[in-house]
Amino acid sequence: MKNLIKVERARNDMSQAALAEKVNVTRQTIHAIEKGRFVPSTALAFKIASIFNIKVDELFELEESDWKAN
Amino acid sequence: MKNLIKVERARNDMSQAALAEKVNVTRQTIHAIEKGRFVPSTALAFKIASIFNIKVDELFELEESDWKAN
DNA sequence: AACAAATGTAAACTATAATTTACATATAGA
DNA sequence: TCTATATGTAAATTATAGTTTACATTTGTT
Repeated sequence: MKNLIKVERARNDMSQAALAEKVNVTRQTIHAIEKGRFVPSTALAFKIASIFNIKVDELFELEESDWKAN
Repeated sequence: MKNLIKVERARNDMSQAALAEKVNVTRQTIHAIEKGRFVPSTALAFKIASIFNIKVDELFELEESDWKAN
């Protein structure tokens, strides 16, 4: 999955640490998600989207590869 | 988190097993999600929404309790 | 140069999503 | 009644999300 968290942070001039605090996760969690090390849980995805006042569908995007068998 | 998977299945006349097969998970996974035993991953949430041709934001809803510290 | 703030990285650990197998119950149709 | 289909449930296991601690690198500022 792709996400636009880094872009939205830039748009809102918000650091990884500031975003992390707002959604109650660690700074490393935000970093790992931005780097694509893993995809956040649905609850966390919704929380992050709400901080930026956008929809989850605007923040994340499914990719072809997500449909392939694991 | 709340979800409307059962409602959308009914609207589309689709069994748990049929939905499970479309998104490549087991029938028990769909069942557990509908029963609220756990919240699906973001990737799975997007796949399910796409099967019903709706947005993730229309299929899931954050609740107050999701913001409380775990 | 020196300092602070932001970001990058990694390893070990904990919590939870998802699988697998197996069985129980409910319901509709032949 | 017998059978097929859909749903409910549970225990044990595997995969991955998220934490914690600790340190390195980058970037802007004085």
